[in-house]
Amino acid sequence: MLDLTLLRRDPERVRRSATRRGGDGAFVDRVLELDTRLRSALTESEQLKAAKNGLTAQISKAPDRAAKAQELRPQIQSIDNSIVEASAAIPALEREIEEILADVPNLLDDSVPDGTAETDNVLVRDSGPPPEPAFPQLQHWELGERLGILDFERAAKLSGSRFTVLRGKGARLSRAIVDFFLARAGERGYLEVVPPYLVTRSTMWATGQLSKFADAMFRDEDADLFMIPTAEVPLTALHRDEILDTTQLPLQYAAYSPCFRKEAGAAGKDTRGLIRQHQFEKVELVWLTEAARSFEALERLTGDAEALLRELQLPYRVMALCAADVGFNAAKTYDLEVWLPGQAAYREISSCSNCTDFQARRSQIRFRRDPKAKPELVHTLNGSGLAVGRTLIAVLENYQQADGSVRVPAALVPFAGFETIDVPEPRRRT
RNA sequence: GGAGAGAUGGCCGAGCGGCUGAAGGCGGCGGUUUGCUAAACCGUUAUACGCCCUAAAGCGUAUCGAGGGUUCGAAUCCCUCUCUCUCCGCCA
Repeated sequence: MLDLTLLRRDPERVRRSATRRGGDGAFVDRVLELDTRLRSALTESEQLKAAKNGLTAQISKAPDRAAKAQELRPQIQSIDNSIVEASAAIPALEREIEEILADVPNLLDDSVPDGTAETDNVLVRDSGPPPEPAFPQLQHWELGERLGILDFERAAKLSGSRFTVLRGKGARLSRAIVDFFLARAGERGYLEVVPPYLVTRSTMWATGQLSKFADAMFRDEDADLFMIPTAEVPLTALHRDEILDTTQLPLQYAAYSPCFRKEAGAAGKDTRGLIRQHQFEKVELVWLTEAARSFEALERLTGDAEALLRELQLPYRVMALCAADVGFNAAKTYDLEVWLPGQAAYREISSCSNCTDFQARRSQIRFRRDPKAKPELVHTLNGSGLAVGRTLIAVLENYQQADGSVRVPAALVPFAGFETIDVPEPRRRT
């Protein structure tokens, strides 16, 4: 949620950010108008309440309270009526301002490049040109099915489209990837957390998932619980309604979790393979920092995710998302894209964002610079480190051998306990 | 699922319906004392919003889990909800 005070003081800045995102800045004037009306109603109502409190205090102090109460009752009643009148519009004004503001995306950072589509994202750096393949490269689903480690048909039988069953070394490699990610996160100062995978409506609201993205989430109606679309939600909301001590910052959390998404807007996209699933796994990294350090933290966070790709020796590039592509919560985002030889394309494998104070304001996560200082909102950051399924894909495609087998990257061998995934015997004879 | 208990400031813990934003303690901060530390002593220590406004100070309103009610007046009385804890049952 945007800061209403900022909108009041610098409406042009807010409008500029909204239009850069490809949206409409008209809400700014509407909010300003509502806010003016709200504040005048508030002032009037509060002045009347002050007058009433004055009379009530007279009763308290009077020697004969009953008599004084009797005497002042008519006056108080008349003020009561005025209060009701003066306050009548307040709840509706507050609600409307809140409703408008709740759907306004975060203020873009000035460093975010202009652009109207994904194709305007800017290359920041890469790991060099991807190697020239020495033999025809298979897509991960071809490899996975041939190796007997990815089973899409049975997954469809169980759950419909966009699910996958991992088998044997596929399942074990997936688990090894998770272990590898968590081990590295721990080494880089992240505290590992196992959060709830179902959260309340208010938690979803606090991290900006609601109300805009309600359609994207699975939920249980009876309990009014939502299945997390990312561990960003519980990790970021962990310190909701808290005032942290400055010595606690920055906080760095890492969590492995399954993620659930309806992918309603992605009909027809990535229907094959496990690129886009209703259920996928991810190790998520979250930072809580003070405002002045958050962009420095974004570089660190991105670097942490990037280091995983380097250690896995997967070709990748870092993209700065353009204004149109930066998500609702974020002020700035880097995407990490991994090279997939089977598709001959770079695909997103991590998204690292600085959400500045946008989520912290909704979540009321604050800190005190020193014991006497006023509480300030923290900045929240999140990034995948990394998406597990897509890492599995990248390993399969980049480490495929001419005979259809797959080597396990050296970094993963200690976690996996094996060095190759071989094509099963019966098929090798054909 | 059944039965009971509870929810007060950073924490613990009081609180006959009337200057109670809230005793007391702990912790924190400032100070005195001290060779240093500790102890002791003194003082101080919530948040949001609005008004004023360069700012500070000041003033006002609201807040004792949430929402509603009774009353001139509610942390205190009534209702609803949420959450936590204990016991029983069931169970990965």
